[in-house]
Amino acid sequence: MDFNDADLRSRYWHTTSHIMAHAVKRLYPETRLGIGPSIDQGFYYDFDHETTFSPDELKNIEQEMKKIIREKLPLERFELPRQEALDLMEEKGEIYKIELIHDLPEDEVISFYRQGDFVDLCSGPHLEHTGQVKAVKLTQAAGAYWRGSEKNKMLQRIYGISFPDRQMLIDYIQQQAEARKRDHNKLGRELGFFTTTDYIGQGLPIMLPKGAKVLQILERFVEDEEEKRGYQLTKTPFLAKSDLYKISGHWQHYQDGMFVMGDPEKEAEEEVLALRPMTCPFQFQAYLQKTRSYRDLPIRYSETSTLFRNESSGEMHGLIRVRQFTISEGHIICTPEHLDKEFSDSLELARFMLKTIGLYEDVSYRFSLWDPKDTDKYIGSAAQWDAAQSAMRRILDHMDLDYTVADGEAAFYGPKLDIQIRNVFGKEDTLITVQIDFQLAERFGMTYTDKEGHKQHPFIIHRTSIGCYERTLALLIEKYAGALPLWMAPEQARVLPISEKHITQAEQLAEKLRQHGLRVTVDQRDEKVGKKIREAQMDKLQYMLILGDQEVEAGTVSVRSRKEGDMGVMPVGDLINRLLRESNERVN
RNA sequence: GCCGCUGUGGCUCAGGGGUAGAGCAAUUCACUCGUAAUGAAUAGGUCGUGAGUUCAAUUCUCACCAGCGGCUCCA
Repeated sequence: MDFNDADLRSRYWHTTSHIMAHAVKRLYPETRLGIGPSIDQGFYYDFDHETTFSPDELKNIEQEMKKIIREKLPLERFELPRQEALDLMEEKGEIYKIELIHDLPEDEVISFYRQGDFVDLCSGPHLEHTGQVKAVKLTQAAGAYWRGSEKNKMLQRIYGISFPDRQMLIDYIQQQAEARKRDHNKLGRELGFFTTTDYIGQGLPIMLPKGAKVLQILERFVEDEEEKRGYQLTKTPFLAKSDLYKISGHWQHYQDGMFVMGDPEKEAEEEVLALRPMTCPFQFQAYLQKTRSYRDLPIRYSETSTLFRNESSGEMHGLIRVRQFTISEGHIICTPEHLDKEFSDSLELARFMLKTIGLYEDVSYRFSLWDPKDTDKYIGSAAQWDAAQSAMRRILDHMDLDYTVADGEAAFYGPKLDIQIRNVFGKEDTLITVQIDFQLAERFGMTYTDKEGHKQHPFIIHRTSIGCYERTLALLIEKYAGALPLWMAPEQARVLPISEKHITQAEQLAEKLRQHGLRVTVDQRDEKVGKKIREAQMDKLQYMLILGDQEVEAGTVSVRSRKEGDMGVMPVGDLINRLLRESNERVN
């Protein structure tokens, strides 16, 4: 059995989910079945069950699954005409399956799989018999809405995973434990990058000096790079009157996600302000401050922009989902002729950033379209959406980019190309996004005069280059397990004097390195050098500089690198050159 | 917002209806030390917050707050 084969793996896990459902039905016959697919890593099944399954109950289910596996029950496929299929599910009381059958197209073949006395509506495919599943573990129970809609009932979901042999399961569990050690939310707090407090609140992290330093390094790098690429920096206000958001459509389509100050009911008498959830309308105001010619375009605005979004309580997570964050935001205002180049340049800039920080290999691309069935969520007409989407599709295909298409994931004003990344738990999030907008220029009355002297509405590209800094930092911490590459490390080297009598020289050495712009500290504590090394290692320091009698006398320094260990002594000048080269070349 | 788990000194954790312990960290002292933890002493907590039950609550119940895993939503 080749478990590297994705199809086989998914069949394997899908069959395991049937075994789990079978076990649940044996133990809790009243339970009704939802759906139970295989996923990236394992499988789940949703059950309509009175209470959440406790860890003990999961153990029992696991035991029952082992019995079913030992019974080596064959999985038999059979098909039924629609009415008979409905009758069968009716007889078993499977109301959710009935709903699924009703939603199948008229001409769809309706198939079932049977193992022993358990029958499930399913298109398959499956393994031949339950005995082929060897090592099983149910990993967690969680609530999940029926058909993914919060308007529906919440079912009880059980996640699990299975493998063809015991050792693979042990390895998997081990691997998960290792991954968890990289979790930015744990490591980032331990290493002193950020913290949160009850008094400030959820989703509002405090960036401690170390975290703040990394963000500053990234921000300066991005601002400088964007300036080289023709962007102009703006600094726009963090809040605005509701009037602004009414024009942009945020008031109608995004208000739930905004912090509003004042009472919208009394708007006639009182001022109502809101913190900005996006930068676009602000930079549009900058564009509007004078009349524009086609000769002025493209105009590329960028801003290291702090945004505020009122996320609901259960959605916050470490630095990945927060209520206040800072993004490398920018808007390119251009003519139709510029669109292709500006869009592909924006994407190229984002990919350059990913390469520089070392995440280039870890991302996937998602082309996010609107949902024409849910037009209330969006502004603009179907014709405008078709135009923007087909323009983006044309550019993407021209760039030979490997992407997936996601319906209903667009912004309310236009389609997006999202650069997706997975965190240490395998959960996918958007890191970077580049969007095409054919709508907001018109709403804001943004125009330029074309060659013929006619007023035209420009096209707008909404884009971020490195994404939101907090989220990017979170993924960097996970990628490098806290040991950030030298160029972005908050503390690049630490001088470790052997004893108290070397402290003065240690300070002099550190000062000399600082003169070259290196971020260096001295461990002045009255501790043995072994302990100082151990703690520097745990603090993820890239370089430890040990200074004792020998080095002081010879004018050298003993260098220990995190990666290579003891590197022996070297002249201070050599050390400086080495550190500067590694830092300036942004070696990852 | 929804389903569930968790909350004990700065950190990791033990305990448990009769007002609390360990290791690390911190402070002080001694040692002046050569590549992943020197030793000793001292100090530090109204057990997340607020109600309720009880003679008595950190322990039981409820609510709230915060952290975690999912769902929904999203950069």
